[in-house]
Amino acid sequence: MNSASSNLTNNATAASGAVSPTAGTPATPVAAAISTPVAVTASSNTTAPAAPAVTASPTFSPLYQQIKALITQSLQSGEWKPGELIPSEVELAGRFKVSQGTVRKAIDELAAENLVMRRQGKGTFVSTHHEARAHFRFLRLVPDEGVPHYPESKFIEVKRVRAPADVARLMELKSGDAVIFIKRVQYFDGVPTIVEELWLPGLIFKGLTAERLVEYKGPMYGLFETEFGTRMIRASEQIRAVCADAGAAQLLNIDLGTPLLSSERVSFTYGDKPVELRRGLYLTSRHHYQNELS
Amino acid sequence: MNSASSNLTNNATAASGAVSPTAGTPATPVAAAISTPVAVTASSNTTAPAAPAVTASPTFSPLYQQIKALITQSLQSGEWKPGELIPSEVELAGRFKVSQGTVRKAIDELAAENLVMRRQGKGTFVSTHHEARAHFRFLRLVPDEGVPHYPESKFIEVKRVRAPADVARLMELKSGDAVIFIKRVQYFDGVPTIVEELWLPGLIFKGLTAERLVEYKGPMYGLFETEFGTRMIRASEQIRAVCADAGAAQLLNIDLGTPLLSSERVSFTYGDKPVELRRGLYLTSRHHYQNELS
DNA sequence: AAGTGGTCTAGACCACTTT
DNA sequence: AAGTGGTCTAGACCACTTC
Repeated sequence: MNSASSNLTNNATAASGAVSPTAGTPATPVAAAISTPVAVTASSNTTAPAAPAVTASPTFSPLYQQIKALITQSLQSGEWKPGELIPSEVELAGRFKVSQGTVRKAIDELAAENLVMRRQGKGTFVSTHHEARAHFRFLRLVPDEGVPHYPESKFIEVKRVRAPADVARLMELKSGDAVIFIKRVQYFDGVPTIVEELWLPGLIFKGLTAERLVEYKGPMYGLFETEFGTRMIRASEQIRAVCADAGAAQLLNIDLGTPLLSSERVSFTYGDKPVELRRGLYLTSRHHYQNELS
Repeated sequence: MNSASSNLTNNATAASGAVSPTAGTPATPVAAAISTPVAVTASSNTTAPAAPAVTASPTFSPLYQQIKALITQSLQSGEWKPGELIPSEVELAGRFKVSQGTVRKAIDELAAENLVMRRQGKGTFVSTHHEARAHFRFLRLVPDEGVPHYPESKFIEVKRVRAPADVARLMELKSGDAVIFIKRVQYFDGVPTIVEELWLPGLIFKGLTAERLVEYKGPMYGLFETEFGTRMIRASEQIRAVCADAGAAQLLNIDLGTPLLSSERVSFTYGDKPVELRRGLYLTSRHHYQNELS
């Protein structure tokens, strides 16, 4: 072993002889001065080379991926909170005993995944849902005319229930686990446009009441982030066309049978852990779902 | 001026003194040995700093962006065709008189935009729609159960018409310009699921006939790419829920009024030039539109 | 063994923001 | 002036593919 707790695996002694001009001592990188010395798992490298690899390195993981994982852990643990400045590249490089370029590559990927935001001259900030920019990240419904703006919410129902089988399966809970159920209608310019049902794990969102939801101004994900320490970082959505049933028709003030977009969305936090199931019905007579393909 | 035609603007003589260990002569980079000496416009940098910039550099564009633009031009001009290998990073670096790292960063962005594909040990290839991987890039409709596979096509109508006003506007043509109109139905496992109308600029797709469409096996974008030299690289889609009208109901063998997903998609080729308008109706009783949000 | 892309380093300078 | 991220370079070695 190296000095103290060497958590970073410098695969096959890579880049040890890379120091050419200066005669510095290329000490093997160590994960020093970090509070949580969690082992680098080297997982999720590409897809699934689970079988005993053919060549030398069975579980190769580039240094910058290990750094990325360490930074992600600090984000997850709340060492750096949403909206806050994280240490500079130079400081992180020193802390992890790697070059600034390696830290940069790690942060580049985190920025591409919207976990952090870089601002030249200022630093790198932890992303937050308390920003105009973030408000429409998961809501792709935009008005046919005019500029997008955030809808008003009216809560219909908030209660603790036991997870039905289908909900439990999608949220990776056990059937019957405690979940919080929320039903609301959202209005654009006073026009009811979205009716939405949410399920949240009861364990994480203990203490979430109708009152707190009504009090809170701004996007729900902001409340989740600030009050419950749970940040949604990714979502998977399935969309269908359906007809309005009696309930939706009444809430949206439309005729029975009006075509609606049906969205079933599972949101994930760090570690690909599902923490929200959201089923929405969108009225698309004056709005549309916007998607950019590339 | 420098040697011959110096097209690359090395802003503010950047990185001239960056050569530290070796005493090489840091000749200002030039776009040498490239067949089409098109001027680097430094456009599309970010959004639109059209106003006379406040600070020193009015139209700052990093070197790697200029390299990226040059490579894109070679892709657009057909110097390197879809599926082909492009020159290695080392060779491009020599050709453009920049370091390999700069070329790498340019290609990294092109790979992120799916214009090229990198394969370690082999090289960098021009992307093509003739690949299983590319077939579902613009078609997000996947079966509720089972693995995705490409649908069969049945063409209903193919004709040359004059562009209606709305079509012309979306395709940036003049109203009345010649366009090719295509109507088809697509079947998954024999079940009619998509009815789709396409408009293509008549000028580009001259000679596209029903016969060639029927003959051609594989995705239409493959045909466009190979036979008409037009590659779709990006698309913008608007989705709504609608009810099946008589025409759609008959073609999809469903009841009148069945809810359908309506998709209006504009596809773009190099230079953000719109080259296709596609209006589709998707039956979502056994399929759904899948979207990953981040 | 040679060639390709992928990783890593060290150092320089630029653009931007704040002090 | 100092600090941050952004660009650029040069060189080394690794992983992968092909010869």
